[in-house]
Amino acid sequence: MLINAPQQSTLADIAAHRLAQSIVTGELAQGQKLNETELAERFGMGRGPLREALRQLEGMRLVKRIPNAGARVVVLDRKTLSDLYAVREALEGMACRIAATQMTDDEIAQLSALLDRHEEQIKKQGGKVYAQSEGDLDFHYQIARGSRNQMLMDLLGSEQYQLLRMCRHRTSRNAQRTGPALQQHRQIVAALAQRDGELAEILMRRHIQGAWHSINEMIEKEEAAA
Amino acid sequence: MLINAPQQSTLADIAAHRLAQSIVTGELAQGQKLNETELAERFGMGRGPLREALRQLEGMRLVKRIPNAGARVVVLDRKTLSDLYAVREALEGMACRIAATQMTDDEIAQLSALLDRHEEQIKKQGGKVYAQSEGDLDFHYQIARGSRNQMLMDLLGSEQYQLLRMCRHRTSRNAQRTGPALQQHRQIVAALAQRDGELAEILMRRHIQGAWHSINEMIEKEEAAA
DNA sequence: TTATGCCATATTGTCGACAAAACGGGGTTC
DNA sequence: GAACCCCGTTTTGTCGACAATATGGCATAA
Repeated sequence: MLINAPQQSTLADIAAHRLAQSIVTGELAQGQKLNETELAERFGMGRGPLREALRQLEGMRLVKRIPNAGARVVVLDRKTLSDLYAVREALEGMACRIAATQMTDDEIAQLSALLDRHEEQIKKQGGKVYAQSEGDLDFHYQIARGSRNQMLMDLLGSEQYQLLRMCRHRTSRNAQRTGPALQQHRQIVAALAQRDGELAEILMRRHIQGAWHSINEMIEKEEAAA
Repeated sequence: MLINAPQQSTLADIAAHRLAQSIVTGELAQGQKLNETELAERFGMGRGPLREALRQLEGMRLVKRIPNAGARVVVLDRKTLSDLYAVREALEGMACRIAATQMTDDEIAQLSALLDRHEEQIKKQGGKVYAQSEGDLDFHYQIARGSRNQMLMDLLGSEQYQLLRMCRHRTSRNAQRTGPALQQHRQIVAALAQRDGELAEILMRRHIQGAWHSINEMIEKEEAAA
């Protein structure tokens, strides 16, 4: 289950992918009970593969399972998100520092080109924040790849990535942080191009901290409204 | 699947626990094929629960599954371990820094007491490195708990912890690093007691780097011998 | 001798049915 | 009126059997 897992092999893998998609897009609400029989029927498969898929999603931290009581979609409360962003700051900062010495010139150039396309997209359709989010995640994932650390790529790519997408989807309606984010991305790429790992790490950590502050304010507003 | 999961609920959970135990102790060799039918029979259960257990272990990175071709115990080669220790350095360093501000005086005192017991154990039975390993892991886990970051605790406690135990078990025969390790642990606790997060982080990172160097040398010897 | 295709076997993937446990409603008792 | 218990229903946990796929050996041909 990397960025996209379109190729189909076993029913359990297909179910896991479809469920993950439904969860991150909010089609399945946070905390919602996941009925095995119903889901199996909806996906046109038996309960066996579906149960395996649930075990898989549990490992991805997208669902929480309680023995003899079923599985529920995870709920991203403020504390959970705070923890997530703190861990991301450490991991992505590390990825950035290493990537500065490990990425090839070509890869850095591609990263820069990605930001160009990204900027283009923002100009064309100002409001489409969602596209920005996906592009942003691509950006972060490419840097993780640049670290050449498989474990880091797995952690950031599969588990945290999904939770992050989930969080993004929830907050994408109101967020308008594309401008400063792009600017920060450009700074990071510049630091990478200069092979300045220390600076790249600092910039990435700031970038993530900024994102967290933005999210946190939004949550506060939500809570105040409710 | 935290430090210990003795309580039994579903057969799948029991199987996952027993399999994890067998894998980290080396009873199941690295890279070994895991036959569903055979394991199910050995555990006295059907293949359904066992397959769920395998999915769970896959999420824990203890086994690698290939569709239609079965599951194998993960192999910890030098690159994988290098990646693991690099990630641990970042995560545990972070845990240490936060724990310095979050742990209560009482918790720090308990940590110190743990080291006392640990020292006692070393004096009594010098050769017993294994006990040290488990105690050492307890030490690291307690600090992770001190960070009050659930995600960090999960990452360090469930996944990385198992891989680490596995690595320890493999290298425990020759390693004799208990002395310096205990000394470093004491320094870390001292930094925590002084509420000096920066120092605590630096010490923890050094401690883990030292452990990695030790492991790496051992692997080199192994490779040279083979 | 080496490579290749085929077939028997073993192993994984999937389904349906049964057992066990949790859930919910209605009635009873204090 | 609230707490408790009992029982029918729903949902999860488990098993056995069947289908699909991979594995390994053997014969055949270059």
